[in-house]
Amino acid sequence: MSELNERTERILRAIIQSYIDLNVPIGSSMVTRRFSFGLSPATIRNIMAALEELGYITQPYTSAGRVPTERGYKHYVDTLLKEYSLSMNKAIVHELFHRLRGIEKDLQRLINETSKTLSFFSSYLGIVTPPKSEDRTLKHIRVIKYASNKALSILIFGDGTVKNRLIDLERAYTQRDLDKITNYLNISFGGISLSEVKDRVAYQLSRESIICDRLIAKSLMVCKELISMENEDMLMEGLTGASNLPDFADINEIKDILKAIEDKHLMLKLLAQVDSSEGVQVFVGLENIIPSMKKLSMVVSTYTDGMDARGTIGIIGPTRMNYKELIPIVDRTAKTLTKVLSESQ
Amino acid sequence: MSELNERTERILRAIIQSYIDLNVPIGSSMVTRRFSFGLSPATIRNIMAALEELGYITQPYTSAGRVPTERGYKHYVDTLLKEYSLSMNKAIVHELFHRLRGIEKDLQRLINETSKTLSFFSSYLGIVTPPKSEDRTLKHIRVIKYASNKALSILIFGDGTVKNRLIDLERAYTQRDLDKITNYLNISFGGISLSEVKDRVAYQLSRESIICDRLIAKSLMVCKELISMENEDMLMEGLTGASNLPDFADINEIKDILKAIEDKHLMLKLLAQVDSSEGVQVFVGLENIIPSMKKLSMVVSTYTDGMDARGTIGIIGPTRMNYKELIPIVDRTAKTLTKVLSESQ
DNA sequence: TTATAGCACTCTACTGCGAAGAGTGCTAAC
DNA sequence: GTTAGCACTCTTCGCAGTAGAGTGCTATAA
Repeated sequence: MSELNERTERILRAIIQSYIDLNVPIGSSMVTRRFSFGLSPATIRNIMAALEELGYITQPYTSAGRVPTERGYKHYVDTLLKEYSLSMNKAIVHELFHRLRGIEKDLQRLINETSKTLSFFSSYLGIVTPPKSEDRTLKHIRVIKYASNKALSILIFGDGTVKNRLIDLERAYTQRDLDKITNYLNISFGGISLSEVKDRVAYQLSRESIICDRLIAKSLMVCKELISMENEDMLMEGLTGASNLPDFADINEIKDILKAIEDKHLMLKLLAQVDSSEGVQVFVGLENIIPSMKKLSMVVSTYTDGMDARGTIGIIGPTRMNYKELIPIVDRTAKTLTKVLSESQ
Repeated sequence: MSELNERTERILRAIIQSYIDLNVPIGSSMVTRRFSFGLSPATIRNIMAALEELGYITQPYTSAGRVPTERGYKHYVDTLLKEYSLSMNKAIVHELFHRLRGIEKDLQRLINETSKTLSFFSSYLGIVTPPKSEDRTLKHIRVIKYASNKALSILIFGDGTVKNRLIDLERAYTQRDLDKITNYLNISFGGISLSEVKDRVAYQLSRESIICDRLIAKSLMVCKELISMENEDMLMEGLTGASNLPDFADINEIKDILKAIEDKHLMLKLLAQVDSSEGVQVFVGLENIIPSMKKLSMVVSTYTDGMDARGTIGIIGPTRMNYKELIPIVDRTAKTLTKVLSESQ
């Protein structure tokens, strides 16, 4: 595919990697010093001029070194993703597993810990969404009398998660009434996937005969609400290790990341773009998706809960982040998470 | 109490308020320009020299303006807290109520929203702990069969919160068995405060006759675990609005705050120091409590859930934060939260 | 006694300038 | 095709000089 030959390719990578390492415009002699291509600075200069022509790198000002453009980063990341053998530090692999093992029973905590872990290893923003609710099954429903005219509805899902909500009742029901409702709901919706539950609830609500029984109608409404709010609910983030952020030269980088935290809604929009079929994906330059996120990139992957439900994990950091190190980390974290969740089934 | 006369006092306040506003060492003529004390710079200078002698202000270098010391801040905050009439912007009061009203049914969300709100108004770190678990009552316990040898235990509290946990059973029990257990647990612990539940669980576990029934023993163990983990669980933070942080001159301020987020454990230690009997309290210079938190201060208050349980809310920010504005905000937020929670009872 | 004006002094912040250095593009030679 | 040499560009750094804000001290006025 490439318009670049093997050698030019290698030099482009050398420039980008150097820039990521040093965060300083890279000149021709810098390249010859750090890498041994067996070429003189003059030759590198010619090649750099060509790369600039093609839009992979650019000069901040005349007679300064070169800095990667967004296009350059994209190309660099693509070649990284093509190498299957992304090597990883054994210690990190071990640490990763150690952090996530043992809390598989508490999905909320597991998600929390995963996001912290991603953040810890990257020093950037770690994000994790829970397995997509549509794919999960509803195992059991309970409605428990709470006060004279209040009841607590509890939804238990196939993966062990529990959702609950207090509901107001227009009159006092006995626990026996509630048990009847519980029974009805379990027969109607027990053991089927949430997406189907949604359909059935909608259908039931449209049937007149049911509407007559106001408690059942109410329960259906609550079910609907609980299921739909599910999605928004559990997105977690962390900025652990931010204190040892690699000399964050640009305060605005930090500001941008902090801004990202503020609006979960936008984050979800971003993550909705992730294609679950592939492995690790990288989005360079998020401003195409969210204008305020200039100079930020995202490395994401997906995991499964051992059944069908898929969730997303990732890192958001400056465009100039260390992809070579972070891509394997995201990849490995997703795989570890899948493994931990599968074993708990 | 004061070793300062009325006039000196007013000038000290003028200096500190100016420093907070401008973040620049304050000189004598600066004071005369911003305030009209009817005094010449020379007089102010004499007073400043006296204040420096007493340790309330200091000079970064010879012939620079003065900067408040930690002692100065403490004194300033004390005088602020003594004024009962801390005026507040009506719009903020309204916005505050608007943000918290309507979600009183979901304590987790309410806590989350409160911390976001504090963060939004202050641009610093907002912290909220849930009502102290010891003070809450255990309303109801359920044990539901989940899989052949797994059960889901659900604890419902007086304030509508719900805690749950999957437990492994060493053999398969029928739902009827589980109902028996549920019944036993409800009779033993229903409607009493958590601190008492703790005692009774401990006592029951020590009795041999109970140990014989292994499921009951197991349930007791789970109860114990669920109750004790309660505390650690729900501390929330936010750094919303951090993007419009008042020209955070010192990157380390931000770093310190971020570091604070990292270790929830330390935060809890900090909050444990808060005396619930008073209104708003201010801790200037947190490094006495947590060494890493240099140059940070905390403004806290407590709220109640309308019954007996107390929780803590507050802001952590740089020592040089705008106390005059933030103390009323924390105060008001605590009161609003109490009000919202009380009405939902 | 207390407040103020004047004055000499101190220290920082800013500015301009020159030298050093890193990097470039171009050209000619290998 | 590659490289050495060279003139040129632009930034960075250090240094000196200056402006300005602020101080403490002293003498004086109220």
